Amino acid sequence: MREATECAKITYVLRHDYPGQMCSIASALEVVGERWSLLIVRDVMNGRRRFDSLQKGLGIARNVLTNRLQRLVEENILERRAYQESPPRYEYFLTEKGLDLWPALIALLAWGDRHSPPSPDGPPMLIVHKRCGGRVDDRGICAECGEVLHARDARALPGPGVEALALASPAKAT
Amino acid sequence: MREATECAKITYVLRHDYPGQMCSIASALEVVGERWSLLIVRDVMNGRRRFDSLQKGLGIARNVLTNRLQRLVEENILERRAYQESPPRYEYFLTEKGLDLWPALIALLAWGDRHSPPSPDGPPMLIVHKRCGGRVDDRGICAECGEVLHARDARALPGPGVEALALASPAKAT
DNA sequence: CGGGCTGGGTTGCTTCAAGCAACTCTCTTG
DNA sequence: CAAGAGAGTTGCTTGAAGCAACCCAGCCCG
Repeated sequence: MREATECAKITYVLRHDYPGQMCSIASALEVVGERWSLLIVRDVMNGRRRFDSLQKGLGIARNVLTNRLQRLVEENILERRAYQESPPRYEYFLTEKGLDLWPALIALLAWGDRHSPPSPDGPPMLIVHKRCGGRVDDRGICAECGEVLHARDARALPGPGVEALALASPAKAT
Repeated sequence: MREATECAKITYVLRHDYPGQMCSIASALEVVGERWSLLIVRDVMNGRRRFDSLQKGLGIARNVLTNRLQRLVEENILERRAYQESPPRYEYFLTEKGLDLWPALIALLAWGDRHSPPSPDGPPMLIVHKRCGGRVDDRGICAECGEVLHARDARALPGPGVEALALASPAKAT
């Protein structure tokens, strides 16, 4: 599927997306631009690996989640591994391709923080450099040490926004 | 709309999106995660400012384009300006908020280039630093001079991939 | 040893969004 | 005076998402 020589005809091979676009943004969105896909990737990046946990965390419909996970696995963004047999149970892990989405997620996160913050008390999620604890900016660069980071170098922490909300509605403790 | 104090209830104010997510990635995707939105922003960034031009360039349905443009204007990502009256004709420009999406677009572009290139001959679109002509990497940093760039510092050029395709199907000259 | 829980789905139905084609309205141009 | 550009609008059809219910295998608990 998706052979190099077929690239002029690729548009109708793709399922339901941006036909005729000769741009890698469009190609990227064909794969991860579907509703929920990037949020699933984000959650898996933050350590949610199992179907139920993803479903509950996202509030996504189960059939849609099934769908997205399959697609992300097909696209080699996630990998599905059994962590036990009988009954078979699975976890989803990010591949390198999936981890490479990190800069895009960080950029979106930073944009959301700046322009449509879900909480007025500050960002609900902080990304910090594991090694030095510095905050990560919109380019995925550590504000402390200046290093250009990758997915594995950083970690997400709950930020001030989320604490304020937890106080406002303490019912929803995880 | 979207008052600070209402933020715990914001989820059902939003039209059709990711309920209950306390994360700015979700907030960002509520606004620009809809089908076509980011591609419209990209096209406007590249100088396509008019309805027809966007419609033809993207191959999007006209009613959907109307819809998206309205939403993007409401969200203060685009600005609609008349460039003549009688008959009234409009152009769409990016606001600062819209321009700030640049790093996210660049990250997606780089990801697409690396992992699902629409052309085997190289990237179909090159982003270069206006001032020094250097290529821009996945973080929006100039590979030549090392500067951290913003939307206005860079320009898109057709890359090697697009030339190869133009040769393959020369019918579609713009 | 029966009942409920956990985990990972599938099925069926309904609603909402996207795609498509045709139409409108006002100039402008040939 | 007909055709075309520009910016949409309308109506109909398909396709995706949401929701609730169901399934099945093991395990856990009284």
